[in-house]
Amino acid sequence: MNQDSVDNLSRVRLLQDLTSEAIESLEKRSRWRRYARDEQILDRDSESRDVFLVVTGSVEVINYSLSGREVAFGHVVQGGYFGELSAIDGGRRSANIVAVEDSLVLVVPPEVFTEILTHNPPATMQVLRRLAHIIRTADDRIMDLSTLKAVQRVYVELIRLSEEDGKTGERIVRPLPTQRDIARRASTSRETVARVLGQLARAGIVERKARTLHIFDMARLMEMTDAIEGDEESLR
Amino acid sequence: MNQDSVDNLSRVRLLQDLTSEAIESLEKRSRWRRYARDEQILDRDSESRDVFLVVTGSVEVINYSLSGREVAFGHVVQGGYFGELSAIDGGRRSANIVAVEDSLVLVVPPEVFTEILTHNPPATMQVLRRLAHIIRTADDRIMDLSTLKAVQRVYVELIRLSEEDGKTGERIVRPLPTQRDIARRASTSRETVARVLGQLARAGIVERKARTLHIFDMARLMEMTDAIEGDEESLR
DNA sequence: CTCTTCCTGTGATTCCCATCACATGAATTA
DNA sequence: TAATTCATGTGATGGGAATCACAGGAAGAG
Repeated sequence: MNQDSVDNLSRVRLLQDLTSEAIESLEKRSRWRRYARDEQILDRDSESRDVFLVVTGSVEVINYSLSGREVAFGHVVQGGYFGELSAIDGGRRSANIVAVEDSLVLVVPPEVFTEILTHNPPATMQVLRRLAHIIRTADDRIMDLSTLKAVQRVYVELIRLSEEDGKTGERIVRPLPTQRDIARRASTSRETVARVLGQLARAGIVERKARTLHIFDMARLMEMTDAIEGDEESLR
Repeated sequence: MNQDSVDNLSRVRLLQDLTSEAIESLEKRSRWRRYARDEQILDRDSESRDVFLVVTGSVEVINYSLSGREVAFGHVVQGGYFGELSAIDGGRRSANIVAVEDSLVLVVPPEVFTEILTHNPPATMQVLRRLAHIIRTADDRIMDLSTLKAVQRVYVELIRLSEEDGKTGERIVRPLPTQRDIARRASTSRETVARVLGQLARAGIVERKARTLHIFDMARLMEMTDAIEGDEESLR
């Protein structure tokens, strides 16, 4: 056991409120695993119930339909964790997990996870808040899927991905994911994403430079997510 | 304080593991409210953080888009509760709640709820399991919305609503909700639900008698949710 | 540096299904 | 029992976007 791993583990949100002794004990009863980029970490419907703490790297939560369509559910980055659902309710895995980059994770057996929950109220509140957040996000997405058109869902996704640039104060998306990635978050086709991006660029609302997308007219973009557009050409 | 209310409250899942003293103390610090059928109990985005225990009656969780489209998220019946998200994360209400029938609820202040959580591990596990279940359901729905056609989502909804008849062992939906209700659970139009129902009846897969729908060929119905149908007429 | 492989832009086509529009029919209320 | 109000069946139509199909670029791999 080395001090480094304890340090790294204490940065995992779940363990934030644990003493270093508790973390050490936890580590002893868990096992470390490395996953290479694109490696499948968990399969949907499989039986394990471990909780995975992402110490370095990041993973993607994704599901496939019978017809092969991909639906992305989210990312878990350094300091996060996944797999808690099965540990909590004993059910099967609800999604596939794939490493987005080389990742180091601590695989915590369900009993150890449950023990943390029962002995550590702050950690439990942490988990409750996380689940609450997941539910809110999922509900928003259900609303989007039920009430917005594909084009608007792409707008929403771009807005969601965007952030303030530290220096210029500009609104940007960096790095801009591939169209395929955006499509599977917005539940639409890659082609539609391409067309939307092109259209927004032609309308002067965004501009793409290398791997970053600059959003010039954020207000306009936000309007367009809820208003039914009049004619297409009004965008020019 | 009367024994009756304690009895009724102990039937609420959240309080199952509490002593009757704890329940009495909880009740003292909460307030009773009655809501009439169709009365709005909570508004989306409002600020309260109370948790509502449904002692009698039932409520519906529902949201509206700007364009007026309704999206149903679920029901909470006798013995259930709602409003926990805001109590947990301090955020605003994520949905509207409407009484489906005359209902009696106990309105529990957030501090009291939090206290239960910190002092009562079994109750906390109960909440965790509930949230986990909500997430799984929501994820399934996102998959359905992303990968199925409207018609198939209606099939899925019918399957979900169906249950084994105690006597005949037949698969039935009783009472069959209105087409409008089915439509807002399946995120489609009322007309589409009507057409699907008609089509299934003509194909001999279901039959509608008064307020109950009999599903004769459940296997067939389940197949149809994932297979892309060949030609329409093959149904006859 | 060259060769796959993956990403991106755009047209053409098809088809799903939301929407509009009524005609009944059932159910609630006056 | 009449009179609304709500639920149900079905046709017609239009528009949105999935799908198919390439062509040219970018970017990893060898």
